[in-house]
Amino acid sequence: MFELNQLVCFVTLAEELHFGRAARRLAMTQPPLSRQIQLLEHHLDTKLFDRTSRTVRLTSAGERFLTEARQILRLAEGASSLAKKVAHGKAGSIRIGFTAASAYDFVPRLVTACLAELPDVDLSLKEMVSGDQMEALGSGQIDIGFIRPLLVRHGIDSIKVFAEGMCLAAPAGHPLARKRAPTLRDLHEQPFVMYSPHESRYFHELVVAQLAQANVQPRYVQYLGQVHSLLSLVRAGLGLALVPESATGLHLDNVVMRPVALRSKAPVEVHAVWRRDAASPLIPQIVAIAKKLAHRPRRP
Amino acid sequence: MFELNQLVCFVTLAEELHFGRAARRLAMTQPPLSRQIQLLEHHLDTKLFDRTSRTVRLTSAGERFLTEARQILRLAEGASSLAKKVAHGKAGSIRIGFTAASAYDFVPRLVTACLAELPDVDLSLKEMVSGDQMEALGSGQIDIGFIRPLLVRHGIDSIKVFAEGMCLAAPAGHPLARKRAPTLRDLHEQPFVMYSPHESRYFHELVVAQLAQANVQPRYVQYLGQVHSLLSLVRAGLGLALVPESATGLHLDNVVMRPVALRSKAPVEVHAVWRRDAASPLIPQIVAIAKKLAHRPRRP
DNA sequence: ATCGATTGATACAATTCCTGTATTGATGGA
DNA sequence: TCCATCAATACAGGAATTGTATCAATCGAT
Repeated sequence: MFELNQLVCFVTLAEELHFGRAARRLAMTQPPLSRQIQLLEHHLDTKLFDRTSRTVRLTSAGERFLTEARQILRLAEGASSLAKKVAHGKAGSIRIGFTAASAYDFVPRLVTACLAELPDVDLSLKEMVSGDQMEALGSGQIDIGFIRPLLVRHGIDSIKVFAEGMCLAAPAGHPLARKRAPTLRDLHEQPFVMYSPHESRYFHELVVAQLAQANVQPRYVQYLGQVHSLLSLVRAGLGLALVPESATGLHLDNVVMRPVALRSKAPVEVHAVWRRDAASPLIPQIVAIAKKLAHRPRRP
Repeated sequence: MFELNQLVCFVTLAEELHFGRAARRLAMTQPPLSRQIQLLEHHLDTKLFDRTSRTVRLTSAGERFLTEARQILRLAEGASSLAKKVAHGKAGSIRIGFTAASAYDFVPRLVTACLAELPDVDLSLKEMVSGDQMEALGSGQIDIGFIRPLLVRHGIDSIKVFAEGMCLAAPAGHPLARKRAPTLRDLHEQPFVMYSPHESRYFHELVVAQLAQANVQPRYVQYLGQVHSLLSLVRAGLGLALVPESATGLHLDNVVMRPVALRSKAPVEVHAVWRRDAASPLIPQIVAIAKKLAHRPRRP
């Protein structure tokens, strides 16, 4: 097989059609250039130049080989810089898992930020519940997950990347829908749509804890797993609900959402999780982008 | 710049993920392979493998670089064999000039044969009169010409590639149109459409010579430069004409063409012409194909 | 826990290959 | 006919590559 260096010599000579000048451009002397061209021709078993002691001219084989040689060199340079980019986390591909609840606001912003900061990176997104994300991390189906901070396993690193408060969701006609700053107390003995302790354990435990600390006891009318399911029932007038602030992005007709003061400012957290032994330099990059989002205002 | 040999080492190691086995496949020992990989990584300024003293694994940069490396090597091999093909006249491009008269039968067969025998060759065809073809050869506008054997210049090689007889062309109602085997004598004192001595000197001189040898004197009613122009006048009943056999491919209504015995069997010749100093190995190939056509039956 | 086998990295000498200087041979122009 | 120019060749010095021998680290079996 010939060598790339010989292709560089060949292309330069094809451009100059003069051994002396080509050699000067290549920062070498003329005899080694002659020799490299001879070697290349020998490797190919094909004359690339017709040369007299007076002129140098491409043969038809040389002419055709020139376009190929240029393409190979272009590709080689591209491959070189691509590898560097990947190594420094500026390119490559990454598979991201996320929970349904984080899809309302956090994930769209994450994708937007990634497209801006890592334009050469291919993102593939997959909605999964937190438990499945842990499984998928272990089996290598996803590279990074965004989950509720529940299950921690050994070999998995995690960090809080986002936190938000909650809103009280009420049907449009409800008296609380007119109140500027509702509190948890307003929920006392009111009909209340609640998170399922199985399907949505994180929110269930979170809301239970908040209500207990406020010493508030609503009337639970239904248990559901998904935020948008709760809101549907609220809209139907079955009761009130507590949903994460980002759910305001859903814009359901006849449902009003008002921020509600809680014991802690932003108890609803999203954590990034990834395998400690994962090699991809993209993971810290994505995590860093995600953390920055927590400090920025959300879209209006 | 890294070298192709290093890419070969890299791809092999990426496939084996084992320095010893990869080295054996590369017909070398393990230490130089280690060194080549290190050199490649150093050139790229990027780790391509994660290696413990027990295992070898591609990094994400290495994974991405692998696909690029494979493509480069594929391209390099392709370029190598392509150059050889071009050198041996199995690929490339060639521009061919031809005369209007040879277009009736010879050129279509030539193109067909070229497509069959040199499928990788791009043909471009250009109709030109013989004199212009000589000019175009000199200026490099065409690589090979098919002309009537007239003007010979120094530095131009030529060879007869095709020869044919002539037909007597008569309007459908003419008495000669019913005759199986007309002769030149039948033309004596008949109205006759003739080739222009300027625009079609070759046919003019050829026909003049044939008629003179047969001691036949027709009545010249018109002089024209092109075969199809002559046939139009024949169809209009203005007179008879002598046309090359291949003109039977024109199939004009109300014109009958019958082979006519001449002094020589096939006096209408087509010669291939090309520059003696032209480099393209395709020229002898095309000439050889053209010569073979002379010995084959024409299409029915 | 210990020993042996296996694996990749390193050290070093021998060789190969490449480079540069000097020269030759050929060609075109004065 | 002579001179200038250009590519090829000869040859010596040096850089790079190769292979042998060896080391350090790790895994598995006892």
